[in-house]
Amino acid sequence: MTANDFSFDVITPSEIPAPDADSDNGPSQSNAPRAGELRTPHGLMLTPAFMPVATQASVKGLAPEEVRAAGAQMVLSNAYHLYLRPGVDTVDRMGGIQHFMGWEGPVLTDSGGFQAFSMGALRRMDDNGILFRSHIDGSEHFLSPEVATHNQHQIGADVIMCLDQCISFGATRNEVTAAMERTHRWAEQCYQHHAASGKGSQALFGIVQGGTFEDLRDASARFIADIQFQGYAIGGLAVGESKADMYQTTGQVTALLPQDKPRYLMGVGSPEDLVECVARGVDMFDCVLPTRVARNGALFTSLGRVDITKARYLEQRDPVENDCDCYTCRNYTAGYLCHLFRAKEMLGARLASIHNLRFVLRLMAEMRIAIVEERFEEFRRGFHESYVPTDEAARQEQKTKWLKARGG
RNA sequence: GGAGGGGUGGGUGAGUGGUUAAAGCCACCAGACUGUAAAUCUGGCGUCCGGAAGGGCUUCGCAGGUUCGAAUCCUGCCCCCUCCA
Repeated sequence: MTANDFSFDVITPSEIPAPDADSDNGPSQSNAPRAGELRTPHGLMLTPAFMPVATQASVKGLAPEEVRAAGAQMVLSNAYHLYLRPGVDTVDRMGGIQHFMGWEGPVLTDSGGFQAFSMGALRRMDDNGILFRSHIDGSEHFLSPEVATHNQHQIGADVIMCLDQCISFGATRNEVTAAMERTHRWAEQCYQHHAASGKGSQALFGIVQGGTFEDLRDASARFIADIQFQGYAIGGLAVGESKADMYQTTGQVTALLPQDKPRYLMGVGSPEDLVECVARGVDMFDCVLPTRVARNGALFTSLGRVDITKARYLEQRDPVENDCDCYTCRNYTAGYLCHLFRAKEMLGARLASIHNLRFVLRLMAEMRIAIVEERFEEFRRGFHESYVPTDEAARQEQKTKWLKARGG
């Protein structure tokens, strides 16, 4: 591998000590918010960054130029889905995923480990790997650390992920421990297979597991950080635990990860989570939430989520958000979007996806500027002052209602 | 004029004596969605009281009737559709 293929530079905060700096406290720890630059064979990504999800080599409903116009620099795809269809060798022969999907920029692939978690009924797992039953035709497929790495080599993503075992919230400590240890073994295998493969232009990231158990996360972060990956991910969060637990775990792990390597929080991406996890030193995110909820009519605004299908928007002549610079808000009224959703016109899902992607991507860009200008805390406060997550507002409203009814 | 078919909750449409406040679908209302088996899923949906459990009232074109009991059977009326003239 050459130094030009992949690199990550933290450009702020400037007080981060050089790797060789004297320290009698062991490695210096910091989980402060930071801005950086990630270079890949297919281009640059400024961090902190959000990567839209293109599971099947497509950000659902959107053309690459629309994803680009929304401000995305890198997208995430999925090795398991591409392995099943069209097949990793096909992607390879089609010129690699970037060329295949017409995305002129870096791509990261997930290994398929998450599918073992989310498609639980269709798989069996042991230390050797995961035996899947295809959701497409029922055929059986085996995914080992080596196969998962090989598949991602074939797909040709700029960043590839270790096979890991994600576990649901509510699992017992023993189950979480077992999944973590398996993830560690697989990380070593993925690393070795990758190192021996000659696919050095692709960067391999390790994944920390450990649920919400503090000591397990600690052990996992240290174990994974000891392997010379080119980036480090936090997996197994946003699977049902409280936000407080998620934030706590995220901050705990980032403090233990190398400062000169990118930190990637997998599967997180609600606006409030992005802000809180950037605050804890995360550099990269991916999440289906912005695009998925968009397809169901939920639009992010600076005040919180809006359900555009509500009758009250039928004749709203303003855009979804007046200050938004996205294609949707510059060209269409909220009333029109409301109509499109009620009429089940696919344009509605597309326009909403464009808006939500722009919202989170602009949020990331604004956070980056705030970090560089050393006013991140101020930005964070300002964000929370106006943005009210729907779920919390609704929960609060229900609680109030319930208490009222009970009292009366 | 003749022959036949039909009128069910916002729409569509099952249901032909009790298990029916009445299936399913649509519309509408509410909620969910975080490394995408998701343009998906869940709940509500006559009305009144209740936090709920539950209870009251009123419904199957209209009016009578038969029956312990009717959306379902009988009679009359009103309306709609198809075919023939």
